[in-house]
Amino acid sequence: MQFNDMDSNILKSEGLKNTKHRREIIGIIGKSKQPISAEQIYFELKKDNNSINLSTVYRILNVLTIKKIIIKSDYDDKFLYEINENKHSHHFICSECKMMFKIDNCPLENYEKTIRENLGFDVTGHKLEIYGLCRNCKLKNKMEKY
Amino acid sequence: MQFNDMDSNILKSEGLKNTKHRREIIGIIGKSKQPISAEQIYFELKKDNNSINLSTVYRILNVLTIKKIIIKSDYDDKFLYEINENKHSHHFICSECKMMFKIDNCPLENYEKTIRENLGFDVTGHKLEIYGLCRNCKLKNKMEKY
DNA sequence: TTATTTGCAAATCTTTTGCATGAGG
DNA sequence: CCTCATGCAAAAGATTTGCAAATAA
Repeated sequence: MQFNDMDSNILKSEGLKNTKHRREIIGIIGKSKQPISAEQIYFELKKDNNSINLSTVYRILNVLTIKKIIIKSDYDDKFLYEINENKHSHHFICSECKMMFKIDNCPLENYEKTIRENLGFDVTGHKLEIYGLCRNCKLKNKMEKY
Repeated sequence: MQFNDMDSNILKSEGLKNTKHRREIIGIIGKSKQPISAEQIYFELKKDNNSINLSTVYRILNVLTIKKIIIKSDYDDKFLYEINENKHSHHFICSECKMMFKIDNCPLENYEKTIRENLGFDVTGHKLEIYGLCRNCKLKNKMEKY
């Protein structure tokens, strides 16, 4: 609820019509601590007794991605969506619990310069994901031994 | 042809039966300069008059991936496969021609230590792709202006 | 011989599309 | 009003699966 005013502004500023579904979807993605799939969003809406069609969810996710309000990334054989905070960041993905943790400072700023100079490539962006075990799963694994 | 002997050994050493299709598929992926999709492999085989079923291609790609003979990575909404050279490397992907260039030295070795120390995560691996314009496309773009 | 691999057809899963209806500015 | 958004059903594209027949060891 608290998000709706903000969300309407985002929509208006991008020339998108301010509809209930769009506000709701931005709200759900915003509240999610993890990047979230189209289907999860769909079920989240149903749970709150909001009827919506799955294809509408996809269509809304597509415009929001085009307008750079959200970021679409592929994870395994699905796409996941998260709010675009216009802040360069990457994810650490735990192999055990599949949680994604945002990592803010990026280790690649200098490296891009190297590539540009050595290979003559223009670097416009990159995608970095780091895998391993998060602290919780590490602890859990340790406990299970005893 | 020249690959077949080597490929048989790879299969044998992993306890996989040495079949024509498996040898052919390893050969095709090995000869490809780019990571290649299941469908491309399928057509490559058909082109050489080798009849095979697409589902067989998928099944073979799956065992080879499990046995770590090849590496499966997701690119857009498809999966691509390449030989696992057990050498840590990343790709630079040109936004224009979609070519993938292998980059061998990895800028992240030290960074993983930082994450381990700061966040208490065990890092087991990472995935890095760098996007931009390759030299060729850069030149082509420049030429088109005149 | 026997466990593994393959072909085929059909299923599945995610995402997209066409078209008629409904709602926002 | 009139354009844009939505619901519904159906399509599309990539990948997987069940089962019977073929093949490697």
